[in-house]
Amino acid sequence: MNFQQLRIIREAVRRDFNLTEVASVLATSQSGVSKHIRDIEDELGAEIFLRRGKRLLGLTKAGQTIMGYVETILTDAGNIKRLAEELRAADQGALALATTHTQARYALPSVISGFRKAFPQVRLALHQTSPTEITSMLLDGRADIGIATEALALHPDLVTFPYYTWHHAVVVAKGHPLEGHAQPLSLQDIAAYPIITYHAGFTGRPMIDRTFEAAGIKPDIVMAAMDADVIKAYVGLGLGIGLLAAMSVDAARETGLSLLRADHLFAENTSYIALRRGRFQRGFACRFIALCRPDLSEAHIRKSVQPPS
Amino acid sequence: MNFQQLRIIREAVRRDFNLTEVASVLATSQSGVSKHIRDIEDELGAEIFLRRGKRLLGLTKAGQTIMGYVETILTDAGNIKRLAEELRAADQGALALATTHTQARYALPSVISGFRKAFPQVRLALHQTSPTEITSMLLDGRADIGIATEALALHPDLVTFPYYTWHHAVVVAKGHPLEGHAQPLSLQDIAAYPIITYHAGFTGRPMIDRTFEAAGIKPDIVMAAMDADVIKAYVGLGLGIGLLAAMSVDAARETGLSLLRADHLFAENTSYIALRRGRFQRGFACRFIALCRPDLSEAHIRKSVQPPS
DNA sequence: AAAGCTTACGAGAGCCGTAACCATA
DNA sequence: TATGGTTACGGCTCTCGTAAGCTTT
Repeated sequence: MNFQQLRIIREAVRRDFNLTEVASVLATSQSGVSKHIRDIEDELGAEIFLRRGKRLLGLTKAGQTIMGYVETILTDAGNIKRLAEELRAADQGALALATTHTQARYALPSVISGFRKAFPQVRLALHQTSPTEITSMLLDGRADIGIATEALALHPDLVTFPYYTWHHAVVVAKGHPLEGHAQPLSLQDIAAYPIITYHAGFTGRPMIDRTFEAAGIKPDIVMAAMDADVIKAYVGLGLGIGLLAAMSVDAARETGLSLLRADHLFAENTSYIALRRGRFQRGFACRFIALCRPDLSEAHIRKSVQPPS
Repeated sequence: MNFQQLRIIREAVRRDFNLTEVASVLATSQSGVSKHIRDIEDELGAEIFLRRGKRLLGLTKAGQTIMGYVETILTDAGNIKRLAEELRAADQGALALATTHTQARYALPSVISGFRKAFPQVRLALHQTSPTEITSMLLDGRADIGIATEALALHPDLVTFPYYTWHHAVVVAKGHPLEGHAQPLSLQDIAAYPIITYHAGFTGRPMIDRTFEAAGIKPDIVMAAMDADVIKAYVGLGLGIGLLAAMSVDAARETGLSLLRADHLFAENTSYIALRRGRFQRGFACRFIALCRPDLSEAHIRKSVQPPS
């Protein structure tokens, strides 16, 4: 058994059992990949992969159990390398963030500029995607830190820290009837108009749906976008009223739009910072988190991430 | 980085940094060991070992941190091998027990004979040692299952299951004054005579000491043995009265000795079954435990041992 | 002087990649 | 027929072990 064999097994699962693809990702030959798989299966005396003829289709029962161990072995091997780098050059390296539009656009800019000033030598990559993809990037190591409102807190292999809380708000075009309407608004007031809000699974959308449903109201959602900028643009065009995260509307800068409070209608949302459990985090990664949550120390973060024992 | 390098690092720590010894344990050449260490230190760009001149003396700070990861990697590699063996031949393999005299002599015989009948093909090794050595054998993989009263429940890397509870009892030579004394005995009654009991750290001795101390009594312990047989022999010779685990005296079989109850004087003791956290246990190991504790299923044992994630 | 680590070097095993071949969709 | 996997084989690297040399106690 060697590390290359384990890398191949892991990658085979990730690449949906296409060994040609595995070979190219691991920068080696496809025949070598084949041979390594045969070798380790021989050594263990058990089949890891299900096959139909020559094609690999999935994992055997044995393979599934083995995979858990393979993952931790490779994670720990990575931890050793990262730890060594940390000792060699604490202020150099790469940090991959995975986050949603809302965070990237409204919450993180100040944090990121502070971080760049503190660690100019760290190559910072910001990946903007969906919450589920953020989860997947954290799990397979493509991202170090994930930041989002949805999905992250649920997975047992992710460790999460609350980042900040926020509320939804209503945005209408200047001159819209709701602007003059008695405040605070009710759910009925809002549901009287076509609504533009987030896509399913983004930025508190699940909570919006639950709120309307609990009130027995069926809102007319005419458009679902992945980010606030798109929502605002169409609100400006008069397509409907916007329902979005309050922090994404800067009253001073928006022209032609009015912000109406809705704190009392929709429950508070919490955005989370997430890390992969069992993964050693570089010092600057901890510092990044501390820029978001100044009360979290490097030691505390490392300890939260560590499995027991 | 490869597995041999990691094995060498781990073994270097265990063998007190004597590379010659490491080489012989790992059945390789000493020069190879040296080179592997240099190689991995070069690869990581950090020293793992403290040196004075050419001699290795200990781990650097970096080395200490790395060691944790090295241990889990090698444990998981072992888990994969054990799991594969399980699939290949569920009823064959080796099971190493580490236990104290008390357990080996009085609690386990029936369990072990039952196990041998159920798994005649499993090579069963029974190591009789001290509780601290049992802990160490579990931690470094020389033993699969540990059984003892002391020490095991404390270590965070061990998972323990209560096995059974028992009390201490007093044993005196036939015709000894205590035999005719009013029962039940008091601590003072006992402390009036020279006492023979277990060595420090064995079979409830810590609890005995605490009990006397709490009562403000200083017992006259004239002899401390590691097992009940020795204690009984010297009680028979009239050296003093014995204070030992009740189950180690079979009234029917002992000649020349009387057993006097002491349940009311000393707190109940619990003997534990211990496993290494994170180590995959063979099916027959789980069955062995089930012979001790029929309510523990294979699935339950495996789950208890598994770190989260 | 003995024990312990490093360096040098030759033999061999294991890994990799090309190419031809076979199987599946 | 295109995609994907296996087998065969030569080259090469990496690992191992012997032996000699150097350090430390």
